[in-house]
Amino acid sequence: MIVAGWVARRRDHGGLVFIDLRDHTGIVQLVVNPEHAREAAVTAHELRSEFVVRARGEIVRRAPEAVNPNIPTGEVEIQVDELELVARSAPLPFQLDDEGVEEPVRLRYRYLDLRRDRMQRNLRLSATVISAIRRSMEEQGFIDVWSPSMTLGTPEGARDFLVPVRLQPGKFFALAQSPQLFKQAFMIGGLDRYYQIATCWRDEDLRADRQFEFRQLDLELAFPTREDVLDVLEQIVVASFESLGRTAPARPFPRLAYADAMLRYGSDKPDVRFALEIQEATDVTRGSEFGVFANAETVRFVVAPKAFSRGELQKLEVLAKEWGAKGLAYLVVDDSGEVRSPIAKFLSETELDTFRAEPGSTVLFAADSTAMVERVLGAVRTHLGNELDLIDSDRDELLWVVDFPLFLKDEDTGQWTFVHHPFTSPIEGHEDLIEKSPGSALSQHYDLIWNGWELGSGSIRIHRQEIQSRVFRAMGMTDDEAHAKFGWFLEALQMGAPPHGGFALGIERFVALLAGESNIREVIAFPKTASGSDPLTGAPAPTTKERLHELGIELDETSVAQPKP
RNA sequence: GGGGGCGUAGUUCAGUUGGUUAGAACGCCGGCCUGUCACGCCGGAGGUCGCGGGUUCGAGUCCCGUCGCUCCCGCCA
Repeated sequence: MIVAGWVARRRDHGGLVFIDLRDHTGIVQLVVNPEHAREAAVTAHELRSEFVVRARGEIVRRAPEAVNPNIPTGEVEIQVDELELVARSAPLPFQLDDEGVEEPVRLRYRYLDLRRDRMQRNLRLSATVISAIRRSMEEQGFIDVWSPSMTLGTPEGARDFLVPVRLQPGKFFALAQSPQLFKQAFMIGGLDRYYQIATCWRDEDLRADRQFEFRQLDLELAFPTREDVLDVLEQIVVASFESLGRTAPARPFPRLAYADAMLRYGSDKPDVRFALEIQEATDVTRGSEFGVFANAETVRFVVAPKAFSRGELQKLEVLAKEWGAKGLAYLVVDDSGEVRSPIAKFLSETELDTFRAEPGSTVLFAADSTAMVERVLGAVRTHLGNELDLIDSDRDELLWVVDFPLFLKDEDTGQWTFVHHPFTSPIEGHEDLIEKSPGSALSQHYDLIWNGWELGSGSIRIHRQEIQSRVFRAMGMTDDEAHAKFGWFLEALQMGAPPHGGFALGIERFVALLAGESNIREVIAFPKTASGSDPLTGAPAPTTKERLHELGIELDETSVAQPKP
């Protein structure tokens, strides 16, 4: 028997030496006995943590009193005949069995961090899931087609990463934010059912669920109904769960209209593992004696199952204000049923009846524009879900949010702007609303939500150039502007574009949720930090004036950082 | 761009109202040890308290600035 791996631990008894040998499959104990193998014993004394060794020996059953029930291989050990020191290791900057090491240290030495169970588990899980996704896609008749990463920049949407090119000085490619237009071109090109696991780049601030570069399962199919697309995705989700030996959520996943989601959960990506639903009160509070209610466009409330103290209410108000509320009115119904509230004296019997709650609860109100009320109560609801421990973390709630509006008004410019992207088709019969009433046109867009995380989104696309042009116009774009930005695509739509639709699923988010991680960096081998750098390599780094000159980029002296030697 | 949290040995942390020579655990180095498995015992090294400035007789501790990490808002079609 020959085994090789890393020295996880060495217990040197002067004579006998025990070595815990580790690889990704686990740990096995080597026993080196100087009376049995003199040379091996000399080598064994030299070993330190994380040295790489190879050992030849015999697997022997341990004496009953020497069995270690804490490890799967605890009933056996390897009696070493020969021991080879394959590679030494400098003392590590952190101990691999220390769970509390902070992320900057882990990322600076990511290759060491990768040796640990957590990263091994996550990266292997990721590979299993991606393999299952590919299998499912292929079983469903999709073919893997590659589209370019270096492409034409899109002025809308996220900031592009720009790539200068030596052969075209002064001009730039943009790294693809998504293969969106190419996959639509694939449909026009007759590829019928396309997919790829595409790397996408967006130069936006990073978050726990966002990196500069990420992968999405990108797919598109021709002649689909909405249900066809959702069915493809549900099969992928089920296949992924099953690849991990987990029970898949029941199909079909529930569908929730956007308007319902915003009303009941104050979010278009609701976590429905807990109820705490938001309730409408605007009809009752119209003409209220309480001016804040009377003057608000919308009044809604949520009933928390706890009689909050003054201090707790103050904290909630701070939260509500962070989200833009002017205040947070409340009615506390204490355990004896008595009502404490600075606003109760303004409220009518009808109002009080509407807000009546069980003893031991608090009614929290938001009164403002509808959008603000949704936003604030959505945030309060999520906060309470966590704070009051209302979330059953064993549950997995996947759902579709559908019937999104096509346009929302930009609060700053007053201009209609698309909710997701401008290639989303209105639902049938809503085409004429594009001009007549943009705000009430619904789209054939759908989001897949898992426990409050947006896994991805898709839509039935616009396949008629005339509709596409009307959407651009509704967004305030002239035909000339539309042609300058999307001319090639508008042209393509005029040459026999089949109806088509598709989806993009964020791989890292999906894998993180499957792995039980709340940060996608935990499922990415070499992620960037929140400030957008890589602590391992030191990237990004300045370049030289000469390199920039070659690319046709001239910066003035002071703006060029000097590269570190 | 804005708000919150954090920054003290290699690592994880403690450090009182500002007061002696800044501590612990693990790790590391040396020694002893033949049934350990978080081995044990003895000894040792290791610190620009993120950085810069200020207040003070005296700053890890107070003030100002700055940098890094992190969570969130904006942003992410």
